[in-house]
Amino acid sequence: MSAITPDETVLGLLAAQARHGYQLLDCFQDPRKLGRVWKLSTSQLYNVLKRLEREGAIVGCEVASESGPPRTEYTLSAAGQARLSAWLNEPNPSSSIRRVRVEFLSRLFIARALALPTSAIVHRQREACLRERERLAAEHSMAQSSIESLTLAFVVEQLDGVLRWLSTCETLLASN
Amino acid sequence: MSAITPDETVLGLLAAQARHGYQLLDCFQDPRKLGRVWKLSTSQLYNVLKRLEREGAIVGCEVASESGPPRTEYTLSAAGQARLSAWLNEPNPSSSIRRVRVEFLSRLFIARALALPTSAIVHRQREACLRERERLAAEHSMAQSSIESLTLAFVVEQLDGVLRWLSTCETLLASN
DNA sequence: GCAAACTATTCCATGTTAGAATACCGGGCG
DNA sequence: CGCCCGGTATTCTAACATGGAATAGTTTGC
Repeated sequence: MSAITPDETVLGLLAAQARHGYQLLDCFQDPRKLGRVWKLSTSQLYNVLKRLEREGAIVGCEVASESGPPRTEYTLSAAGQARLSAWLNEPNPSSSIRRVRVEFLSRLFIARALALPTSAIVHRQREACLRERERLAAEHSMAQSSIESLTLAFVVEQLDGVLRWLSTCETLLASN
Repeated sequence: MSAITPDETVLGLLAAQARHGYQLLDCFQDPRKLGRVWKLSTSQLYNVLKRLEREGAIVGCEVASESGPPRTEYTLSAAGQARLSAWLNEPNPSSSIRRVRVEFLSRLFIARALALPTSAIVHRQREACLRERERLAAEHSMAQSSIESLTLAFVVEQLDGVLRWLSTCETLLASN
């Protein structure tokens, strides 16, 4: 699991409610939902569904619709449930800037959609970012060229921003 | 030119000095050079060279080596020169976080390698980031859901970090 | 009853990617 | 002298991602 894919996020959406591709696509395009977080094309989303089904995390079932063409409605399997909760409880989330922006926000969104507590998720993310910040600050102090130094300073600065932002997350989620 | 590729950076390296693929690869892997900025595999780099040659920006010339297999040494064409300087003087550089981290740092590295002034480059990047920050802050104030609001707050926070970091860039480059 | 718009999914050509495979050379070693 | 090894330099391959067009069914407006 190296690349950054919406797979687990799809599992989360399906855990909240069985859906078909087109509905999921809407979640990923509506800016009030995940549209600001992910930017998925049609084929990408249907690719994810195909992959998840192949891996046995979800089960598709062709259903006739009263209004429109037939659709394939997907449901979580037990394996999918397990994978989803492993993802939500990830002890050491990635602290790459992009991943925080995408994965962490997705986790938060899914946890809230499932009415699960979010404080542990935020806390683990904060810890991971703090560790990474320290690691990079140490590397920064040993940089051997100005470009290396500037690059590391950039990432440290970004992580400081993330940490500050995580604080506002905590505040907002506490006052809910 | 939508995706984020090292094409222009390669042009810059070749402008400083004619090189073959393996040497370029070294620049992109040595952490004291561009190794912290880009993470390129062999085939990626050779793909870039093939593309640039197909587009007429560079010219390859097979050379026998005294120590090792023959190599293809690349030189900038006039078109390549033009493209490079358009890239260096880009009036409205992207302010996506990832692009700043990668493209802007590459511009800086190349400008310094070519002994060109850097202050205009930094200034244009700062202006672009400021504009984008204001645009996103305005969108943030109109967010219609908590996830949308958090996402926009994240990016605004990151851009604030970028702006602070650009200041330290200016200081460091001035004291040179 | 026909066109247009919406719902839903698949297909296709192109490009990207990691990593294996190839190939060439000089030097050390038995 | 023959051979293998490690560094140099590039190409190949198979798998996967991507955007956008194509398909196809259904309702709605006129």
